[in-house]
Amino acid sequence: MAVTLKDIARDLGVSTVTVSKVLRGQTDISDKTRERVLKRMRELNYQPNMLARALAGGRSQAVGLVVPDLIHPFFGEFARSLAGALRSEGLVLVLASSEEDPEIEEQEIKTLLARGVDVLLVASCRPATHPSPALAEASTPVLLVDRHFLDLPMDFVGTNDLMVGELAGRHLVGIGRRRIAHIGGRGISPTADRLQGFQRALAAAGVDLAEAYVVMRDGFEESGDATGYHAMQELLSLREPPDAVFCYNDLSAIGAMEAAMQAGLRIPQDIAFIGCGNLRYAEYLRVPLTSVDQSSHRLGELAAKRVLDLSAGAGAAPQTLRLEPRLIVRKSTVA
Amino acid sequence: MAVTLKDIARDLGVSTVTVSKVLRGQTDISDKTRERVLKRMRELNYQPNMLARALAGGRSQAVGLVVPDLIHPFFGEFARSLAGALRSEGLVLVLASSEEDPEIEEQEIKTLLARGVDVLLVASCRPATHPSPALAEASTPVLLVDRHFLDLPMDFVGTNDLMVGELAGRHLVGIGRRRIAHIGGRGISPTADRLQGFQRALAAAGVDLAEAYVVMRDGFEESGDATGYHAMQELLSLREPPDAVFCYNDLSAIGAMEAAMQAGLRIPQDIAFIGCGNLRYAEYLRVPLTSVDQSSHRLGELAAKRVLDLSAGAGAAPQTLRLEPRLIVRKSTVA
DNA sequence: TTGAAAGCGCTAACAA
DNA sequence: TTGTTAGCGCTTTCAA
Repeated sequence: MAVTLKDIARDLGVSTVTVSKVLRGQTDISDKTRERVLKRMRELNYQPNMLARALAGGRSQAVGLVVPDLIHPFFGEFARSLAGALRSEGLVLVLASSEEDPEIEEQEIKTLLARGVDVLLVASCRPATHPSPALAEASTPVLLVDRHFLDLPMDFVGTNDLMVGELAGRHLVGIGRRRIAHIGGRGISPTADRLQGFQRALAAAGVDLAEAYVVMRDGFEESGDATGYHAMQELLSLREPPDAVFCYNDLSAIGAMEAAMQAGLRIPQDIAFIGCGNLRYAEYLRVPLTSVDQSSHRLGELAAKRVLDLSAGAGAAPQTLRLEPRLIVRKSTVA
Repeated sequence: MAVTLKDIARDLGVSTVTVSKVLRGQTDISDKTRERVLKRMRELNYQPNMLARALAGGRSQAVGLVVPDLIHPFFGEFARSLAGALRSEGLVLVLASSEEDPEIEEQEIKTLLARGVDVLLVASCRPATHPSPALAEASTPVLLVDRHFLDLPMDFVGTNDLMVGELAGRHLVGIGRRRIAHIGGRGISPTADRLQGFQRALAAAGVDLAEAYVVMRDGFEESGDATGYHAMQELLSLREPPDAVFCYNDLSAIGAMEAAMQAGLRIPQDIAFIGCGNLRYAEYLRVPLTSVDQSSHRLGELAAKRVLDLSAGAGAAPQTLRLEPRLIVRKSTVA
């Protein structure tokens, strides 16, 4: 059996309360007693049982995060950054993945709540119009990440997706393209926001985003390369194929570029590509990919700050925090 | 406040024990009582408090996993597969990352133990010669992943790293290379095993692995591309540069290839490269990369099986499980 | 500055 | 088949 508070108290002839107070750094303990307790703790290599502490104290010092896909570099980097920031505040991050499955997501949310996390962060894979029921009812503070729900005011930290679209649109117009297409998604909020920003940028430049040039698909995370590949084939079969494509993310851009190259097109001379996410490998690709960077690292730090507030009950009104994306230009748009 | 067992018991005029038994599916309860309890649970949307359950029952139904780097695709895929297999057994996976820092690793291990995981899996970033103290002392069952410690018999699940090296060596010899080099690591067990297997394969073919052709470095996960890049520059500065290189992992192979291409060499005509890990993006690289695949997915399933045994106390003697790697040939070795 | 009492929500062991 | 008692290891509250 592990060493408990009681063991220490008994050894020293003090009460468990005294030991507990030392453990938590309370100040109403004499230096002499404190030293004796600390010494014994060291001797026995005492490790407090966090389950018991959480149950008795009502706070677990744990924060939960549910992401749609652990492999996805964006969430991996976000989680890393968040975990680091929380660790320095004495909080642990408990990670879970929904595998892009709303049922699993619901289950993971319930699990984390049942395990008493103080704050729950969720990047939901559900459509923006159909929030998770468990989340909506939760009494634990919730912070949405990357994707928000329509008509449901909740705390949110994410990228300014309108600007993602605008940066992409402006860049493609700026390099002289006019037959501009978009391979995008549906359901989650960033897809609509990015498209809207994209359209806005094109409109401002007097460029039309033809309906046939907008291809909507699903499955951009797990098998985004295949998704992009097939969507691109569709665009290539048009009478007048596009000379530039903004893809929802980098993975789909990779697939789309493959399709274009197979069709004998030169990138960027014949057709330019821009993605989003700024994958670690973007510069090592056959054609290095221009991408919109979401600064997932800073996003993690931002989320950590908000978590601290929420965990301290300083929630107040739901707050929306958005970070500005950055354009990273590579050879897929500029030779 | 959340609904508790007690609320249900009071509402129904039964004892909490009865409700608890229904909750856990015990059979010594009348169908009538069971139905009443279940009905009320549904009505109140009761969610058991897992903290309390774990504290009282001595089992948390949670399994911990500490990896050196979440971004690393190998660990991401392993975690995904493991989590899926555990979920179907009613266990949750709690993830933590050490960021390749032994101090953080030690802290995360202690945290997970303190939170009462039933089994702890660790892919340690410590040298094979210096096991984590917290791990060595743990009373919780531990399963090492991917990296093991010398002279410390513990349960282990990983790749057959000797064979990783052998596959790489045989392939390079097989395509006619003779000036063969290795960019490898030190410290963790797979580095030594892969090198040993590599040497064995070369020796079997009568090819010598010259000392100057073995470059040892650190930092293969986080910034492996830079590591590989610089190591390759060193190899290129030799009087007689190699005509083939086996890199410890894919990321370092990417960096090494960059250095070779910058030096004006053609891949694979002038110099061939082989990595390990079979990155998702390996085929989309400037030169698609030949790699040894570790089948992280099956490794996760294998680990899950062993976790179930350990968690049931069916540990018996420490067991070592190794999965056979597979060679995936691409253009970096065969045009 | 210390500690007694009560309890967090649940389960184990046994008794009725 | 059901319930009683006694905790799990810790914190909270309040009295001494």
